[in-house]
Amino acid sequence: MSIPLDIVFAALADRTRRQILAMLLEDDMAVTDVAEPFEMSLAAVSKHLSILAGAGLISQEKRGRLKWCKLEPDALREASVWMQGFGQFEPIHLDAFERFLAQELEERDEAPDARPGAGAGLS
Amino acid sequence: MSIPLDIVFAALADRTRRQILAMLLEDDMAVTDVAEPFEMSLAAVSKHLSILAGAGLISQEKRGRLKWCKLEPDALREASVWMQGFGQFEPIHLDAFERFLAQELEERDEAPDARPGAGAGLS
DNA sequence: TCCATATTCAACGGATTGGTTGAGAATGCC
DNA sequence: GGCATTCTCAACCAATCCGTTGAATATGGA
Repeated sequence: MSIPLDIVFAALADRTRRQILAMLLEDDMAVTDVAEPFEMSLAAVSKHLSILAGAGLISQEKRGRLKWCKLEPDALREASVWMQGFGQFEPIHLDAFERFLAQELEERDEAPDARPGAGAGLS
Repeated sequence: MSIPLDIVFAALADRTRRQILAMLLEDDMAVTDVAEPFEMSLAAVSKHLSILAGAGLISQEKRGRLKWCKLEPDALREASVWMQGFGQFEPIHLDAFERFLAQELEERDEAPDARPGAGAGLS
């Protein structure tokens, strides 16, 4: 699993989508209800939700004719952990970061982004 | 200060830029040296560095005819803290998150993004 | 002064993004 | 069946992004 960071960060780089995440934090919601406070079209919000789902930040489950959207904090937590590598240099974090660094440099010389088994944990 | 999250996350949503951050973690570097391991043009890397600087993730200081690039972990740490709001619901974090949530909802009905004094800390 | 080095600027091209609208496709209810 | 509701799909548009190239602008050293 583990969605590429490109996708996760791109999903977060839009205020509408961050607001949606904030709304879903309070409770699960159906698509129409998510769209209600926004001024854009329903289709636009539906696209935003697809992007969030594609990034693993939410999950969507169709029940009856409503599609319920649920916050999926794991992807966010993962990216957050990733980022902390840059802020906290206590020895205890260093080796995890070294692994990340090695992998990041390694990925540079590879086929574009698809890698099933390798790269445990970070990234 | 405090750069808008749109900018920070957009800056992070590119692997080349994340790799640059990883490189700068080891040491400060001049533009040409940053560009060396990449296959793209120097101008392209220079643009990436501008974007990182615009996001507050690095700073650039011109000394002699070299421009030194230095990691600026504060912006990253801020975004990281922001994100953790979604992962950790222990009571101890809740009120910080409530503040974030209030501000995020508040910003929705405002002039596009410019806000000098208000919004302490988070965001 | 002349030249090499370091970096950015400007104009371009193609891909992607964030929005629109209008037409579908499921589903629930009478 | 017929109809309203919920949601997505498809085509489009303007703006932005990521890269290119070639020229311009410092700066340092001979």
